[in-house]
Amino acid sequence: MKIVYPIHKMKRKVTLKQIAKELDVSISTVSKSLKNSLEISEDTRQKIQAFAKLYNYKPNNIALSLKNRKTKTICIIIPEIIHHFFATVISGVENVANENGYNVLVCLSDESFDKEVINMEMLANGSIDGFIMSLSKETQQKKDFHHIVEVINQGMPVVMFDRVTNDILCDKVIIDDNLAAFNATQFLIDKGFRKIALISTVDYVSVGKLRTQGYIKALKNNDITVDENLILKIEDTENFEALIENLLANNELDAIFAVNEIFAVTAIKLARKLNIKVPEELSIIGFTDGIISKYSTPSISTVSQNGIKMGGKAAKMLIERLESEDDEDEQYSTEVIDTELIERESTI
Amino acid sequence: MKIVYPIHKMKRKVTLKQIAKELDVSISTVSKSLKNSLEISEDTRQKIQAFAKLYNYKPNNIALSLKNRKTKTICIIIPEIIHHFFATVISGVENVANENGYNVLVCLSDESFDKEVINMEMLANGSIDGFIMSLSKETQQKKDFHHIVEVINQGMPVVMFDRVTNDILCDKVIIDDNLAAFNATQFLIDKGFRKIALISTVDYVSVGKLRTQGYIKALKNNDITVDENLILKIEDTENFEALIENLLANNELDAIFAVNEIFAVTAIKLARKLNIKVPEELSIIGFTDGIISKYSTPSISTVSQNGIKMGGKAAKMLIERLESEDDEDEQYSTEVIDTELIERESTI
DNA sequence: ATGTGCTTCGAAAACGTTTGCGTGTTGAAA
DNA sequence: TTTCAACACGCAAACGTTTTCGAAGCACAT
Repeated sequence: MKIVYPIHKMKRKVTLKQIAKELDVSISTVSKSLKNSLEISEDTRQKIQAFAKLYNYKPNNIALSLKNRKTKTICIIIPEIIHHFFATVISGVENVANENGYNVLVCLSDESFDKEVINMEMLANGSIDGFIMSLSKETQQKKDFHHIVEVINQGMPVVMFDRVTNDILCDKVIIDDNLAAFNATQFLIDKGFRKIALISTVDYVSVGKLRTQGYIKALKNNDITVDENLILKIEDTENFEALIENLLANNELDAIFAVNEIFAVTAIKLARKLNIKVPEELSIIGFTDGIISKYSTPSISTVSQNGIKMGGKAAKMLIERLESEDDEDEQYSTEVIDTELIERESTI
Repeated sequence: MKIVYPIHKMKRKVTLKQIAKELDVSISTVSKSLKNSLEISEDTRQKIQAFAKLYNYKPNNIALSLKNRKTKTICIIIPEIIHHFFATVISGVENVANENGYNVLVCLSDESFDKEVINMEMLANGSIDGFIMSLSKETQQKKDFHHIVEVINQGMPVVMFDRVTNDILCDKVIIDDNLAAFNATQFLIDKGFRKIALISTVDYVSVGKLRTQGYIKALKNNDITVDENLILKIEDTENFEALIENLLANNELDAIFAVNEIFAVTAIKLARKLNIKVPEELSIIGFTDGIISKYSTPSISTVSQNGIKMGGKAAKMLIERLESEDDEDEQYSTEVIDTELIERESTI
């Protein structure tokens, strides 16, 4: 094992003060020189700049943050990072944040209300300039948003995405879950299917509820009676495989609309187990264009929810608000990101 | 749309100075009172604490960071966040970071050397206390690590994980890629297979190279001649499907060892296309226990690489180094995280 | 009257910047 | 020789903390 780089003796970061002392000038002279201020003579400027370059001077970000009262850091709070969708959102946020010179602090609420609160209170004290967040399940269930309100009232901008709430006034970026579900269901109906099941989440998850509404609306629009037996509302913690297997075994379904990838791919797997051919005998549509949908066999038709776009838009909105001089324009807006129905192999 | 929370008039964050002025005492008295210093009389202490609570005083983190010369923030730099493995690592880092009162800044290098350098230089100026990182492909290819060396020489600890290099002396946490690949290959050999293909990445990706070595070693150990035609080294950018299809069509393979999930699942998909039954006619083992392996049909046997554990360990090492008083113990260590062969449906 | 000790508080430095303003030194114009 | 820009630089405040040290006030013993 060869060591290419020997350990030099540590040279700690050099400060303005040290440069000033070394060159026997004042701190302000150094600072101004490095900013190419005309106040300072050509000579000293060059001398100081050369010295600073030699010692690889870089201004201390924390000191700058304190002085400017802005950190150039935004925080994104998400329920879980291992969900592909949230990972793509982070990716989108990172992109536009970096383009604008911002860094991104990532906090995971783990679907827990308390962690969400702690994170926000912790960071709202100068650490960051603003929040981008998607509500945890528990928060949506409790409907307790005081921590968010407090932060907003302190003058710190918040942008919510995906899992949002009407109870809070702020910028938001969402997809039209209701419409997307409606379209997906209508797509299945147009294929001639009438016995269409829904695999959804419990209602307190905002997007689950909205997607359920879209599904029902599409059925009603086409005079198909809504059969409660065909609607599964699944809690994350439970063993949902049995529920889905029951659904498949006890009903001669034409199609399934699942509100996420996991439910969709599980449905496919169980259909195979029950010798139901997908898509020949059963069509399946999922939600969220994740990695599973793409690589599953058959690959899964799905409602694509562009996380990168969503994150990018959220970051853009936040940064614009941060950098708008007159912060008194309390015109909050809600951006709707387009969804798209991607047809793959799981539908006829 | 009902608005539950009216917009109160903004009450900006209150500072020690404001409290001091309001109560007509000095700043230091306020500070000490809030820290329950015995220097201050019971009376004033209570009065000040009550006032501070009323106005919801919280110390400004940036000011504290400046004073203490530590930010309680660590940065993790990864090539891509949409890779499930890296997402799980972040998750692990977050866990132990939070437990220890640290926040996590996430930076994406996008496999680009330049972005890696920019990120590090940007943040090494006081913004954070230390780095956890996995090298970008480009960095591994160029073998240029000056940015990392510089940071380390400034006295900022760095912990590398997964994609590491021997050219840098620092704490590391890895899996034994060579051994894991050896074991996976041996597992296939033990099943009686002899015609075993390898789908790997190009050699400059450190883990790809190591896994290839493990594969070869296992073959040689069992007196199986290494057939270069059975070894695919794939660049990320190219269209690898054709390559894999060729491999399958032109060789009567017994088994495949793929160094990641995507390659494994693609192999399965193409085998199905060519009417090769998995696992009856062809066994497949992947690497990285991601979401694809679990939900694919057939589900994929794989070498599990515990990202959460890896991230947790890396964070632990970093924080311990940060908080060890005597920072002169230059004893760097390399932790090896256990891997595990998870048998699923893609192997007989 | 002086010294000692305790309680209670404030001044100031420090962390590393930026920047408005003051000041001292030039040189040239009056 | 005086006067006054123009130039070059330093002082000090400010951002919000923490903490050391000194000081004021008072009670008590000498």
